[in-house]
Amino acid sequence: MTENVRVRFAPSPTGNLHIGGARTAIYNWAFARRHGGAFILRIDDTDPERSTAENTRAILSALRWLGLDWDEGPEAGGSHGPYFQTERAPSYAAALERLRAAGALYPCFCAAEDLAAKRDAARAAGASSGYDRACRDIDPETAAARIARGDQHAWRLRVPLDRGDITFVDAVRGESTFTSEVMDDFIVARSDGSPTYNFATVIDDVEMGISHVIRGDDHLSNTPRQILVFEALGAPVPTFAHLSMIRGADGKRLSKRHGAASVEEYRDLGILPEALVNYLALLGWSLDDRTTIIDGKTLQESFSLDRVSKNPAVFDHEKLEWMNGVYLRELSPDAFVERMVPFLVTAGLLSPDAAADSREQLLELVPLLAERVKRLDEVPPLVHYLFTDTVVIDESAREKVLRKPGAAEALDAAADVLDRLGEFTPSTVEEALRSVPEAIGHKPKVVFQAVRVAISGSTVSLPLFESVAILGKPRALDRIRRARAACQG
RNA sequence: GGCCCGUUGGUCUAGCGGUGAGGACGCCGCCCUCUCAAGGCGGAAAUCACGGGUUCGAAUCCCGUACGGGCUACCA
Repeated sequence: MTENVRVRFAPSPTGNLHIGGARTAIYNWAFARRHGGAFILRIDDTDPERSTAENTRAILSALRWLGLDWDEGPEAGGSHGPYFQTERAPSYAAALERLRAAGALYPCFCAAEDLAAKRDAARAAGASSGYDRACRDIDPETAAARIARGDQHAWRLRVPLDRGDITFVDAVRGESTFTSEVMDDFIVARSDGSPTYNFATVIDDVEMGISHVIRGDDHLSNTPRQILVFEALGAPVPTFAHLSMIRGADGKRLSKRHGAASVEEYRDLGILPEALVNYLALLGWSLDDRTTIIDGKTLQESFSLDRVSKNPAVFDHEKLEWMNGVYLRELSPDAFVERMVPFLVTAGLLSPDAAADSREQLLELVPLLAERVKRLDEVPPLVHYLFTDTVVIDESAREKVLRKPGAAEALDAAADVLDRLGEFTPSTVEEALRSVPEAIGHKPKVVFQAVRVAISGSTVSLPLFESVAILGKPRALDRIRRARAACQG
């Protein structure tokens, strides 16, 4: 069963790549890799109202950013294309024709409004609201005549009356049964001739040789219908695996109102793709009883559907950020710089062309930054004071530190001692500043906090001695002297 | 309303008839310390949704209830 694994991720380009979609893609990808199979990307763009080329581009780039490579699909080619549903009309038409000729379909002349009215009535009466098969027994001649006359009609699947219950074994949820009573003759082709989702998907899955359909839980109830189409087509039914939804803290399915819900947003927040993949992989799947950090390679080697959890998972931003911090700290200094530069640029602290020249200085910052940020977008505010000429002293920092006894003496002494320094490095700065507390008779904390506020404008900053050294003597002294004016006494 | 799915600390999970119910995030405390972090150590936190069975024995198997979610379109 390891042979011929072919799975697909089939997003509708109606928006950016959603977190839930990303997880589905990751599972499909990992499953394909694990079994040496093919991971196929198909774009389900049959809804012309909402599908856009722009969204397709965004989805492809998000997938690539996550590091999910597809073997067949847009920009990858493949022998089972085309991979856009809008380009597959001939396939759908041929399948429709074949089924029609075989008598597996029948035209339905019911008006959409009438159907809706019947549905509402049935529901109000407490019954299931499936189609009543009003057109199923119209005799072929009459039907043909009405079609010839130009009557509007959709095509429905003639579900065999003796089909019985539909049972299938879901690879994550186990056996599942849908009683035949709830299976109505659903529409397979709209009155404009276009195929419906449940039909088009099956045609595609058949023609693309899909062996396992791994998708969101929201498709679970579509499954029996699709099985009926596979059967009508005389095609083997693939294995299904339904993934439970990802929810927000309120239990509702994750959406923009819960904050960031798309891959793109997390990228802009400074979440690393490897961290997002790791987090999502373990949100609903586990390797064992202890693994929390797992790399892509291990994921590809060990992913299995039988360890996918059946229960819906609540997306936990805090855990994702913690995990991102872990990955950030594992980055080499070079890689860290590379990843943070875009954030410095968008924050206006660095011009794109200056990035290369400042590489040395940026590398110096890495050890100071890596252990105190969880997201890359936290970098600019943390380093801001090192990139500007004038620093604005935070009001509460002024109150809490500069207006306290000892601050004035500390700044005077610090300026004095730093001014005498020849070599201006973290260690010489440290040595100099450490002599101040004793000299003026105040606690080290009083001195260091005063200098910190003077040079960074805040009570929280990167390590002090390094910061002073990076600023350089003139700028450091200038800031300390300016801050001195804000002290009392 | 109908159909379907789910239910282990606040959250993600391990567990698959006999465990002190394990790990992770978060939280609390201590240590380290120039702030903030990171790191180390320790702690609180789960009558395994509830009620019935089955069994010598149930978080694990069965039934029911409650709660939550999904689907219910000529959307995907």
